[in-house]
Amino acid sequence: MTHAIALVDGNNFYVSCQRVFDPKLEGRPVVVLSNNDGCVVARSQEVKDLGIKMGTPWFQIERLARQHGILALSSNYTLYADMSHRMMSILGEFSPNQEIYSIDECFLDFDGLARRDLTEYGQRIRQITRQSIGIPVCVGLGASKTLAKLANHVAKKRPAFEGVCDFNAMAPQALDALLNDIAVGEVWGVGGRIAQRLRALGIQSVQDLKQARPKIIRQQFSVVLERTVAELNGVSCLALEAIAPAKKQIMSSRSFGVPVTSLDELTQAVVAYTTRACEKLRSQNSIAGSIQVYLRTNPFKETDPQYSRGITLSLPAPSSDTRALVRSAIAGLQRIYRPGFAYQKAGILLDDLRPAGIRQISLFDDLDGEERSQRLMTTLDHINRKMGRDTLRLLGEGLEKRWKTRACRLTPCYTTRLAELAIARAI
DNA sequence: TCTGGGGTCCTAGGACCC
DNA sequence: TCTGGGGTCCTAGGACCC
Repeated sequence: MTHAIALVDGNNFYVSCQRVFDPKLEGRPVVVLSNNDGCVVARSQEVKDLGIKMGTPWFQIERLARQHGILALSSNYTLYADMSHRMMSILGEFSPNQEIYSIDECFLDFDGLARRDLTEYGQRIRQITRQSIGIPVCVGLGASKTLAKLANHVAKKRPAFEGVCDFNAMAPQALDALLNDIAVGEVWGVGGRIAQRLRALGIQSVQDLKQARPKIIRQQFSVVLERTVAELNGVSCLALEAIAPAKKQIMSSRSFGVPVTSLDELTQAVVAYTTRACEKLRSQNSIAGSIQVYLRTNPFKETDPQYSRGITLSLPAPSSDTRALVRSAIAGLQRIYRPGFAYQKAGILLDDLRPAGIRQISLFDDLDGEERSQRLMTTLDHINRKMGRDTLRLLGEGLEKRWKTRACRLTPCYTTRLAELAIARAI
C-alpha cells in the first residue's frame, strides 16, 4: 500500500509570526536578521521578489533596503518558539502521528486516512491554522518523507496548487513531467556540492535522479543519497519519529557584539554559554562526559591577525552540574587563550552525552555531594523557569556583559511576557 | 563599521589488536 | 624483489538541514 505522509510548514515563518502581532507589517517587505543582526534568515514574499537571497549579510543590502522600504527586525526566538508550540499542537490534531522536524515544519502520518480526499483535508489544515493562530501554511503529500518535502516545495512555488500538493493523487505521467521540471538541487538532502557533482554526471532534474541507478549513486556518493533515490521512487526509508530522540551533542556559541580581547571577558562569555548548554542538558535528563571549548577571531577581517583553536576536555566524572562543567570550560579556555587577538566568537560543545542515572560509580565518588548537586540544579532550574531565565546565575557570567550579542531591532515577547502583551484599542 | 547558531550522519584514515 | 588479513575504535572533516 502506498504511504501517505504530509509535510506542513509555515510560510516565511519568522516574518509571519511578527505579522500576527503587528499588522502594519502586512504587505510590506520585511526581513528577520540572525543573531547579532548579521544575516537575513527570513524574508517576506515581497523581499524574495526583490531577489534578496537567504543568508545575505544585512550590511550588503542596507542601501537597497532603504530604497525599497524594507523593514529589518532582530530575531525574537522567544516569540517564534512559543508560536511554534501553538502551531504544532494545532497541526497535531490532524493526525495521531506527528514528527516535529524543525521550528516551522512537521510531518504528519495520514496512513489511516487513506480513504479521505487528502487535498481537501490539506486545505482544511491551512484554513484552521490560519484562523487559529494567523500563520499561513502549505501542505505537501507523498509516499515518503522526501516526496512530501518535494510536494511541499511545489505547493509553495506553484500558485495553481493553492498551497496543497498531493503527489499520490497525480497520474504517474503527470508526476514524472512535473519532476522533470524541478532542478535536482531542490531535493531534500541534495545541497550545493552534491547538486554540482550530479549535474556533471548529467543528472539535472529530480526525475533524472529518481531514475538514476542506485548502485552507481552509492558508489559515487553515499548510502545517504542512495536512500534518497529510493525515497523518490516511493519507497519509504525514513521513518516518522514521533518521539524526538535525545540529542547527542549540545552546543552553545555566539558571535560577540564587539570584538573581545581580554581573558576576563572571554571567561564571562564561556560561563554564560556553558550555563545555557547545561540547562538544555538537564532538560533532556542527560549528563555529559566531555566538553569542548573554542574561540576564534573574525575570519572576514583578513587584515587582522587570525587565531582559531578548540580543545576537548574529559570531565573527571560525567555530570550535568553547571559548576562542574564551568570549571572544565574555564580550564580549557585558559589553555587555548592567546593574548593580542581580537576575538569574534567563542563557544562550547557538550559531548559524550548519556542518560542521567546510568553510569559507572567509582570507589572515590562522593555520592552525598552528588545528591546535593542534583537538588541544587533542580531548584535552580525551577526558579529560573518560574521567575524568568537568569534570575539565578553564576557571578562568573559578569554583570556588564559588553560582549553580548547585538539585537537593535528587537520586538516585544508578545506571548510570553506579561509586560509585553500586545495592546488592542477599539476606535 | 557590519558576515548566525545548532544540529545530524557518513566516510576516511590512523592506531591498535589478534 | 618479496612484506597478512581482518576487525574495532576514535577522530577529523565534509556535507547536509533549518
